[in-house]
This record gives sequence, C-alpha cells and structure tokens, in this order.
Amino acid sequence: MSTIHMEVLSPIAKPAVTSADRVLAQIQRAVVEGEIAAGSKISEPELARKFNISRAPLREALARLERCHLIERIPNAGARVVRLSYEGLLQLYQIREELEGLACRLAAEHMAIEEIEQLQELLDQHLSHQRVREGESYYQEAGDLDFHYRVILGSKNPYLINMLCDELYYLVRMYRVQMGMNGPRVSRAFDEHKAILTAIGNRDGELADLLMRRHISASRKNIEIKLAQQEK
Amino acid sequence: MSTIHMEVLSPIAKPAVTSADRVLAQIQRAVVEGEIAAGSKISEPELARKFNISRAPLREALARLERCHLIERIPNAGARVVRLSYEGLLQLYQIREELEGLACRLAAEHMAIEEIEQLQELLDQHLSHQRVREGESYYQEAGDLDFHYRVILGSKNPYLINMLCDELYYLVRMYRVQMGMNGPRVSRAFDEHKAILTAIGNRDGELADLLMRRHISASRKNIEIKLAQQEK
DNA sequence: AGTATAATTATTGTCGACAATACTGGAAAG
DNA sequence: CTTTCCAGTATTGTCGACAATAATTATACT
Repeated sequence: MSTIHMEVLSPIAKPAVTSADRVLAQIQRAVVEGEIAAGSKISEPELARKFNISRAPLREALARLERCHLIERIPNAGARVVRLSYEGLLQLYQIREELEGLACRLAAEHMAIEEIEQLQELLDQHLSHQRVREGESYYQEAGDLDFHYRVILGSKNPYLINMLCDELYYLVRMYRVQMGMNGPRVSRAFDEHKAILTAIGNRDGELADLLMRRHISASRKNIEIKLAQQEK
Repeated sequence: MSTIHMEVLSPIAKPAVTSADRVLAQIQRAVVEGEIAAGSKISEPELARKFNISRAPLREALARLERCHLIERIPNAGARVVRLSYEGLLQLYQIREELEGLACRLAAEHMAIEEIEQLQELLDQHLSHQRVREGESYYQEAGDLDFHYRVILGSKNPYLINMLCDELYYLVRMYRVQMGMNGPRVSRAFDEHKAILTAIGNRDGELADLLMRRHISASRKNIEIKLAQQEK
C-alpha cells in the first residue's frame, strides 16, 4: 500500500544524503502536485527561508529541477515553474513512445526470470486492488507508473533509465496530476500491461516493443483529441 | 570553414553570459577532446584555480557536465570523468536510433521549406569539401554532426532537441574523438544523408524515419562487431 | 497625459570561509 | 607480516556577505 506509494515516487532509491537532495525531493513533490503553481516564479530567498537552508544547496536542487523539465531558468532573471499545455504533453508522449518501446524490447532480452515473476505478482496484486477499490484512481495511477518503471529498469540501459525515470517521468506525473490524465483508459491498461508482460516472458522483444508503443500511442491519441477540441 | 566548426560545437547558440557558462564550455571541450583523461578524478579546487573562478560557478558547470553524461558525481566523494566502453557506446546508439528516427519523421512534417533548402546547400557544400580534401576526417565528422543537428532542430520538439543536442551528443562526440569512430562509413554517410533529406523534402516522414534509423543502425552494427572482437 | 529616462530596489551570480564527510598514512594488535 | 583502528589531511557541502544584473518605481521632458 504505502510501499507502492513510495516506490513510485522515487523508482531508484537515492538515500538523500545531502540537504540539497532532501529539499529537491520536497520541491519536486510540491511542483508535481501543483502546490507550487505551474507558471509561477520561483524566488530563491523565499524558498531558502521556507526550507531553512542556504541558497547554495537550493540552487543545486533547482539545477536538478531544470534537468527534469519541471522549471525553466533564464540567466540573471530567475526560474519559473513550467507551464502545461496539450502540445507539450503530446511532444512528451511522442518521445515516451519511442523510448519505452525500446525499453520494452531490451527488457524482453535482459530481464531476469525473477524480475519477470515479481512483475507478474505485482500485476496480480494490482488487479485485486483494482477490483476491491473500484474507481479509486490513485492505485491505478500508481500501479501504471510502477509497471512502466519496472520495465524501464529491466532494459538495463543506464542512459535510457536515466532519461525516462529521472528526466521525463516527473513531468509525466505532473501532467497526470494537474490535467487529470486518468481517463477511461485505466481499466484497459491492466490488460495491455498483462499482454506486454507475456511478450517479455516469451522473450519476444519485437512484440513487446509493438505492444508498448501501442499502449502509449493510445494515450497519446487521447491527448491529440483534446488538443483538437481546444483549438477549434 | 571555421563557421562549420563553431556551429557544430554548439548547435544552439547560448550567449554564455555567466562565468559558469564560459567555464562549462571550456571543460566540456577539454573532456570531449580527452585533454582531461577519461576516468580521471576531478578536483574542484584545482579546476577553480585553473580557470580563475570560485567553486560556486564551477560546481554549477559540473552539474551540467553530469547532465550530459560527461562526468559522474558521487555525494561527498567527488566527480570523475566517465569511462568509455563499447558497451556504453552501444547503449547510446540504441537510443539515438529511436530518437533520431523520431526527429527525422517530425522534421519531415515540421521543417520549413527554407530550412530544407539550406540543408540541401549545406550537403552540396560538404560534398565539394569532401572531394577537395579527401581523407581529412574533420570536415566529414563536422559535416555529419551538422546534418544531424539540423534535422533534430527541424523536429521542433523542444524535449527531443534538448535530449539529443544537450544531453547525448557531447558524449557521442567524445566517443568519436577518443575511440576514433570515423571508420570506413564516412564516404557512404553523404549518400545516406542525401536520401534522408530527399525523403524530408517529399514530406515522407515514414521513409525519412526508416532511412535515419538504418543510417544510425549501420554505425551501431560496426560497434557491435568491435564489441564482439573485444570479448573473444 | 504619455513616454522616456534615471534612481532605487530586489534578485541572481560569485566569492571566501567554515563544517561535515571521505580519503590517507601510520601505529598498534593479532 | 597482515589487518584493524585511529589520527591527520584533503575534499566536498554549506553558509553568509558582496557584486553584478534585472525589475520597479519615480522623475523629468515633450
């Protein structure tokens, strides 16, 4: 339950040894959840006071926030939380489609049998959760992320893992939380996840790749519809 | 001549307004060219003295070097220049294949006619250079990068542009320079570039995508061969 | 009154010093 | 002689203050 929660919020366990790490995690959460509004300016002195640290570790944290596209910095002018748009979300999903397709193919090649079995257990577990708590979107959301994270980690490609988990997924979560991107697809997602996992289990990288692309593509097309609605 | 040089070293013009920017560019070059050896430790006080700046902007620069995978930092322990390996290069090219394929498809959709014409001129120009200075690998190298950069920029997807140009390509260049990845393919590359550009000009995104993937895949297979040779 | 310019204020970028942590060498114990 | 522990050294993380740049307000001029 809360294990799922924590795991999803930080897929790769980083012990947060430095104070910049701690503050980073807090600001990251605040930005993703919309506590610090999208598009709002970030004041270094203000945040430094708020978290009881100096500006040095804060700036370190801001640098990493920029890295995962949560804020934008302009030299000598300051940092702003990114603005969300259907266009931006679409551009994000275009990349996800390619990279997660690749990740899935590599996962089919490189995942250990134990990892696959654990992922299978996780899906069963999520399914029961979903049955019991029908309509509660948080578990579905967390479950979806958890599945994707594990597949990505299964690729064993460190660049790919870094790009997806550390650079893109915080923004994906920000979009989901703030634009309510948990549409009618959630029920279908489980079946698609199962199919993908089966392909991985069969070591059929090509099929796993295709299914993952289709899985993400379906979400992307939802976004395109909303974008079209907005433009007219 | 030197215009090509500069353009390739920094595809997106960033005016380097702050001292961290200047130092970043210098260290980036030094690492890519191997002036600071791969795998060597980075001493903050030493580099700070060397460039006549304080440690604050230096650390800012180091953070960005980590972002483009040129150095690795361990909390409380320090930073090291990355080590190069055929395995790492392969993982890099797996990602390039997907992302640049996508970029190429998007470029076919979004590039302005003027941009396509300019790119055509660039290819012609490079071809004549190649004929005159046969065997001089620098122009070929620069020309190749220049082509890829322009296609990526043509995608008009800011996340994609950032990931490829700012996060991956410095490392790609580092591999090319230090492992001499300018094999017998250089002569073929021009023809492949021309074919890709033709597809873009015809607004045939699907074909452009395929050709770009094949273009990069060919390089990747060269690496796989070297990796296999090394392992036996 | 509106606009352009100048002074003021606030914010960011940079610096030097201190605290906390990790590395190094040597002494003591097995 | 090897291993473990400890002290000393060096490096990284953090802090508060200063300098440089940008934003804001006030002022003067058309």
